[in-house]
Amino acid sequence: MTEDRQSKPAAAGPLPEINTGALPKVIGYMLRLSQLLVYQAFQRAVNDETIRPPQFSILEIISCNPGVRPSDVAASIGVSRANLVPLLAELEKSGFLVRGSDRKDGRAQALHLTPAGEAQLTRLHEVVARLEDRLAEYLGPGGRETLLRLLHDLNTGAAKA
Amino acid sequence: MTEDRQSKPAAAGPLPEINTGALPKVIGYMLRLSQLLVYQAFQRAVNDETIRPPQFSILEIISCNPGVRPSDVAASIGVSRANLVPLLAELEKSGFLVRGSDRKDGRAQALHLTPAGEAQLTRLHEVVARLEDRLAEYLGPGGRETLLRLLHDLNTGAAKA
DNA sequence: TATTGTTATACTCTATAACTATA
DNA sequence: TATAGTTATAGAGTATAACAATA
Repeated sequence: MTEDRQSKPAAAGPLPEINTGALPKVIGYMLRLSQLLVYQAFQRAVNDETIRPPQFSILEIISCNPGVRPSDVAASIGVSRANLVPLLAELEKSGFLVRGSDRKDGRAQALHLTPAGEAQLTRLHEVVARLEDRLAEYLGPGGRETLLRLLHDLNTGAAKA
Repeated sequence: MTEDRQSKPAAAGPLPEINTGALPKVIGYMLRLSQLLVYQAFQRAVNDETIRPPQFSILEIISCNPGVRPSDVAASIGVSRANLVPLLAELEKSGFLVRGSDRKDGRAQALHLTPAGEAQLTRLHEVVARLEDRLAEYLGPGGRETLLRLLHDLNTGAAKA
């Protein structure tokens, strides 16, 4: 048995000996490193392989918009309608949501969370709140609010372009 | 021919009619939307399918660290050694880099950019600079610097945890 | 004609284990 | 025994085209 526990999960982050040149000044590069680390932290905190960030987002959006259509959920989280299908199917199979039918539009579905889905979402809110508080410690006083505002401005600006 | 140019490329961004609940206050959610938009903007600006953000990062790191080893490149951009292999092979095939051998370590390779690689990198620097300037407009005065500092603090903090 | 949910497909990305050759 | 580069593979994510039902 050679084991060889190599090929680490891409822990990311410039090594001290390596000169990353202009990359630390490139917004896209820094966004990628940050997202990688935050996603990994989310997975460790949630401790459930089947609940990844998109699943959390989907549950939140359905909870806040009872009867919402899959199309609008997809647009809200930046996933195509086609790729949302297996995600919804998995959440339905887990018993977290049900698909009703839209009275006004025979083509559309009306999504609702089950009590189990709401309970899962409540748990996720607690886990995420603790994680975000820990991240906020790294950002200094007011850092979290500033970061969220800047990302919001970036999103609304870039979306129009 | 039905065409049906649907399934938009996941343009992302909460629709005005949809309530995204607590998501706009979740750092990971906002990071994902931002990264999605910035990556798409990068692709449009570069206008070359074969040059994606990781390719740009790899060229930059080799240029700033002549003779660097693939292992260190992989760690710097948050990609596993195994997954770096096809990326390097593609860049080598495009004539942008060469793989020499490390004098001090027979196992390692020493990566160097070719003149064509340096030229491509110079072009990419110009494209990225224009893109970043446009993004900076959305962020307000000092916004870019603040965003980069916050992302840096987030990365260094989360990397230790 | 256009849209909603869906299927199918392809390609990228990511993760993991294991091999070889060097150390 | 440990590391560097590689191979292979499986899974997730993403992009695109097309279809049936409905509007």
